[in-house]
Amino acid sequence: MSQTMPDFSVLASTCPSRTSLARIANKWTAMVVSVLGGGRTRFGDLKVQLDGISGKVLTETLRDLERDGLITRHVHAEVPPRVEYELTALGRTLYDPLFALCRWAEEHIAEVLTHREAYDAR
Amino acid sequence: MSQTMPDFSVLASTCPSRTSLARIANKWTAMVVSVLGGGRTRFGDLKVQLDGISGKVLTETLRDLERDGLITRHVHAEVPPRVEYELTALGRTLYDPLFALCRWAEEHIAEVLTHREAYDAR
DNA sequence: CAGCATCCCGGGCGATACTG
DNA sequence: CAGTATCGCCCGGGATGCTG
Repeated sequence: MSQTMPDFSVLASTCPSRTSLARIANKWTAMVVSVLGGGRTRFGDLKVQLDGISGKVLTETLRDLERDGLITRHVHAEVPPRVEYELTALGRTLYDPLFALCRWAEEHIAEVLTHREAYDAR
Repeated sequence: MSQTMPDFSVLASTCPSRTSLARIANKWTAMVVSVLGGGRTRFGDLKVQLDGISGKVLTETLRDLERDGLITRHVHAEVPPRVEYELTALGRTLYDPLFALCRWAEEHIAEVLTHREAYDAR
């Protein structure tokens, strides 16, 4: 067993790390993690902040993140029910890279749109 | 930690930066950009390194990246044809965040798999 | 060798209705 | 309020074959 160096490569189709990259590279994960980076958040608030996501898809996304150990689920024994989600230590290691991605999208969208128009105009 | 936010927010469904995030968050973009970060690369080499990608999908991915101004396409007037792809200045700004993501996947896959097994065993 | 044309399938994703 | 349960569309993306 390798002790220090990770001999995984996402480029290898047989490498399980690809499943991990696939999780990250879906439509909502980056945004969900970015919001949760702001602290423990309840389901309804997530749904509002993630403008446009359906309840079902949000649930699925959260389940997958929970399964991978990236977030924890806190259920309060109340009526009406209250459920909060929070990044785990592992999840927090993903926050910076993913938030950086969201920032990139926000900061470079103007330039990207300009290129798109030029390309489509040919 | 800085609280300043850009005018755009990927969280707003009306914000075009979401299309930009969507481009990043697809199955192959992160890996393509990671490879191109190593320098100008030809189509065939990309296909080999991106183990498992089909020619069609690689072409589509590269077209989209070119359209957004992230890569340039260099066609050599030779027989057999040789086409090389290279990150633009804009594309290079995306390299670090995306490469970080690939590294994250490689470095944390073991922990993720452990959590998955525990979750599925319940 | 690069990449387009076709065909095709699975599932990601969404809308709606319902429940504890 | 926070989910489940259904249903169905759309399209990502894979396989194959052909061209310049």
